[in-house]
Amino acid sequence: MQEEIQQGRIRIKDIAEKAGVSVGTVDRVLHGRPNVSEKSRIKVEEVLKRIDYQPNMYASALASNKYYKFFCLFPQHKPGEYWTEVEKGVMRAQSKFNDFNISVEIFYYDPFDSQSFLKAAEQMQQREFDGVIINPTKVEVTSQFTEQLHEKEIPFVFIDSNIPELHPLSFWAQNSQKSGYFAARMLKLLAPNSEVGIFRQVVSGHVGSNQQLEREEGFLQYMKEHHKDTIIHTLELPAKNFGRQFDIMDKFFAEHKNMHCGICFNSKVFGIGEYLEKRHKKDFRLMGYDHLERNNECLRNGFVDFLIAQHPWKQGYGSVQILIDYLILKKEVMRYNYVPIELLTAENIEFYNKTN
Amino acid sequence: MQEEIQQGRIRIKDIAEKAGVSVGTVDRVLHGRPNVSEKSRIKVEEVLKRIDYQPNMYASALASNKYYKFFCLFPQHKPGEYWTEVEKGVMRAQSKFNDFNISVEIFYYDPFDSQSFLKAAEQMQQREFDGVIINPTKVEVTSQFTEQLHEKEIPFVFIDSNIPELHPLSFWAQNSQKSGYFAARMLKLLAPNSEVGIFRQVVSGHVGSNQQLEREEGFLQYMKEHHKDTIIHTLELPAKNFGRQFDIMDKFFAEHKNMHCGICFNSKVFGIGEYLEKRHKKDFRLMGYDHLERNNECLRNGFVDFLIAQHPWKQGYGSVQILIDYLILKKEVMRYNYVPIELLTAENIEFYNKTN
DNA sequence: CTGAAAGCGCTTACAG
DNA sequence: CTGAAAGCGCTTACAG
Repeated sequence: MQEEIQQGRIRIKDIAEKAGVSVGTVDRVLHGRPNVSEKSRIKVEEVLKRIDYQPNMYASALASNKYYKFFCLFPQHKPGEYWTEVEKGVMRAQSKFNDFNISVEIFYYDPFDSQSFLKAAEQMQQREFDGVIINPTKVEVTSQFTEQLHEKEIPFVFIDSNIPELHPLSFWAQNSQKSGYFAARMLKLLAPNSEVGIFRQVVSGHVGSNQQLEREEGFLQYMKEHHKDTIIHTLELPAKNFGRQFDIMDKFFAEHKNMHCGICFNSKVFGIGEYLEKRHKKDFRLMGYDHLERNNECLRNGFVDFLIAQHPWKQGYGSVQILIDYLILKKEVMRYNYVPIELLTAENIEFYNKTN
Repeated sequence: MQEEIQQGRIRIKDIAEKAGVSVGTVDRVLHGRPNVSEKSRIKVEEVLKRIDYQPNMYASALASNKYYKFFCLFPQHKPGEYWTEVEKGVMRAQSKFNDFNISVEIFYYDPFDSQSFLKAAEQMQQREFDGVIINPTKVEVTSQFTEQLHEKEIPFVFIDSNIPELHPLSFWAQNSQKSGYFAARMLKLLAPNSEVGIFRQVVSGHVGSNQQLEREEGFLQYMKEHHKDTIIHTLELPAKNFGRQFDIMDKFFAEHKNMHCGICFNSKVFGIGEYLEKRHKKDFRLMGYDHLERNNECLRNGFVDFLIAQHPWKQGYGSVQILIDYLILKKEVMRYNYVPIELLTAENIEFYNKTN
């Protein structure tokens, strides 16, 4: 087909004709720009009321000929780790929306050094930018940056976790508490009568991330509600060499002979899985988080039973999209964006859509 | 920021200058149109080799001023049933890509009357269209339509299930066999030592859809591989009044006292769940398919334990996107698009993303 | 306050 | 075979 018909689509020109004004005036009314007489405004608004005008956003972007710069502030990480996928999502969005003349630049901070976050924020502020995607660190630290952003009226999106009281434009994350709750249900199915081990990743003595804490909280709540009598043991493992201290783990397992299942509330579960494999320990049901190559390998080998995915790619892509919708397309944006709590097993993992 | 900088973006005009020809000639080379001298072609190609030209597809769509019509051929259904979500995805894509001047129109066939499929196909062929999204019925029937499409070189996408030998441009579906396999693993977790009931939906004596058959096949394969001794009972229930024949079900349950779990390989599991609720039968673990309001209700009440989702919205949206990518954006399209095999439980269902 | 004109990057008749 | 010109729907100086 592909005819030259305008298929009933309404253009600014049509509105202008109906209202008896020029396209310039219609444009001014449409965008609330100044210099329109009351009379003209009313004429145009009358027409707009009668018709369903859908602006052609691409024509608009083309004509306005603007250039948008987005910054990201993410934790430092090694290739192949969780944040790699977030970045892939961000970069995909950049190229997908390339025709809107956007570009994205990523800054990093050291998650174990709060000064580092502010230093990176400082650097960003030397430059001009139109929006930011932030993985928040502690509230007190994060707020110092976000307050400045609010002052400058630069929108920001939180990613991976949320701090509602800092009023981001929006956020993309998983509900950690509910995720832990769900995890508990699943672990109970795997090993209904067993004592439970929790493998914590700690940095200088305490759990580093809010996510880990909240997931554990949800997990314990499920146990309290449904399995009060389940005995739970906790092992704290330092972040460095996580899962490599076989002696500590040997001791932990030796001390708890009735513990046949466990969970690790972060993406490093492969550390435990690989330990189990080395020890040929097949009588232990293990759960963890995130679709990472080393985790998937454990899943396929049967040394991890379930993983919970949290769609990092989608979080990255979605965050860029939020900024575009808000700044360029002037659309309402969703303030809360939760990714699904998705169970991955050896049987379904091949169909997990990383990129959606 | 929003400067007027052209941020290094290469335009046709730039290529034309570098090659010493006009933009018209560059356009001809870029699209393999006729009327370019060997000499000009080479000059342009030289330039193209050196640079990474990314055409602005929106400018292109705007200028070409074409109109595309897509048809869908879906089974008839009632509001709120599975296909409603597919349609929502399709309609969302239509409005999202409105600026490309596309429109979508849905035709229906009666899935229990194969003549009906061809009649609808006939109707479509009276009109002009640029692409089709088809939910295939039996091969012999579907092929009659798709052969004509191949002749006319009109691309078509299969949705919900695939028939590879008819060579669709692409398809969107869940892998039914693997999905059944996964379901078996999950059902075994719910009730490790129980006999199993399969609730089939039959139309005049046999299972209507390929999907049901393939899921059951995958399910049985898992049982064969991992739980040879599990006893399986099958109950055939007519499609009309599915799950309403309480007497038949009473008899089935009475006959199999050791059957404490079961599965229904289609979206009508609420029929069984609601029966269990009426009978206050809490000692039966039930699984089924699809995120439908009545199924979700059963899940929340505990009369269905697990649902498997198959992202109908995404299938609909994705199918339209495939046609756009192929016809308008001239991109490579994925030939195989499997949706994830996603487990829904009372604990995670609120985060299931219908629209992604 | 208003409209005509130029331009965004691309495509498409059209004249030569 | 080639280039200049007009146009897609919109925005933005600019002249009045």
